[in-house]
Amino acid sequence: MTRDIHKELSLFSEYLKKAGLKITNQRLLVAETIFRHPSHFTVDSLADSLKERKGEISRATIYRIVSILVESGQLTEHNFAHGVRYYEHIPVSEHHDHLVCLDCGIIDEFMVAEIEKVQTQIAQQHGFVLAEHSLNLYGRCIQWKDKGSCTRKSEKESAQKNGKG
Amino acid sequence: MTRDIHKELSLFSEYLKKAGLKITNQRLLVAETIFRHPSHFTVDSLADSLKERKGEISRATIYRIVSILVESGQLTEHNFAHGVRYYEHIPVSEHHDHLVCLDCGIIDEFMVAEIEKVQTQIAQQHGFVLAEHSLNLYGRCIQWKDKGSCTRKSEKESAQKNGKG
DNA sequence: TTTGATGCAAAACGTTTGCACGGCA
DNA sequence: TGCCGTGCAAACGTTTTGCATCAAA
Repeated sequence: MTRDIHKELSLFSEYLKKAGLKITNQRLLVAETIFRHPSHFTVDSLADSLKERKGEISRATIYRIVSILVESGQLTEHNFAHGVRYYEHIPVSEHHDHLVCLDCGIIDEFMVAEIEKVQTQIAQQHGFVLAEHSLNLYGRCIQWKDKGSCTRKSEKESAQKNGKG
Repeated sequence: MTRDIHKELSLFSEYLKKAGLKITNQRLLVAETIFRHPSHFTVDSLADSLKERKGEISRATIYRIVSILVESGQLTEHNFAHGVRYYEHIPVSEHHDHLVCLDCGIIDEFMVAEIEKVQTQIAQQHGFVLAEHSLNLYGRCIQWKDKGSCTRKSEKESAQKNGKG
């Protein structure tokens, strides 16, 4: 696990070097935090994680570093909803799609080879060269199904209250 | 075609009545313009269409009316990218997915029953009650494939320049 | 008449950018 | 040392909102 993080970090360092960019503490700290981070995050939640750890890094810098990581291919951008951008660290560049709970916001993952194959065919039929895709399923998760509401929902709401002024 | 628009408009009027909302000129004009509008649009492009026609309606009001239409189920919201929200009028509530050209921005549509079926199964397997989904394929369209660039791209860019001040 | 809709302008939101300072190479 | 990266604060573009006015019921 820790070994993977080192691997990812050195991949990032290599990318920086090749691109003629400097290796700074901020870049390494942001990258490391992302590589340790449970998959889906926003710049906002990332900034919080960084605050809890050691150095506090300015939003502007975080935005800049995150976009480098997207360019380096180690981070994927998601548009689950309007307003906030979600990011996801994909270590082995292993593709998958998402299930989002409309009640508590939890994000689950899945992968179906069949769908992937059909997508390529469709693109071809429509004269498109497929670059990427996003498939998001929105619904209510098992907690909601079982209890009529999600315990995670209240966590989410109080987190939002604390997060914003 | 015109008959369909009337049908949609009376559906909207009925919704307004049932919801205890008033039937105003602005609401009817916005709805009518949307129902005539070629499927995918933004509030910005909608405002332009309204300017060209008769009454100019304030952005605030357009936003408010558009969100009523989303609630009434006659309009679908899309998150193709960050920044702007796209909307789409779906007359017969016939679902389809989207192909977006990364070069010129053209939006194409498709529907595959097979994928729809698999999605429901996946949601069930993950303990989700499926509410809706979005499947977007991003790539390069046939124009780009044939000529190395899209003629639509320059149209899009000049439209953006004219649109913004 | 009463209540809700509208338009304006200002605020809010996430994100980007200009500029002076500081740190990597 | 030179140049790029950082942090701050201000700008940005889309969307929302408070409030006074106006119009549907």
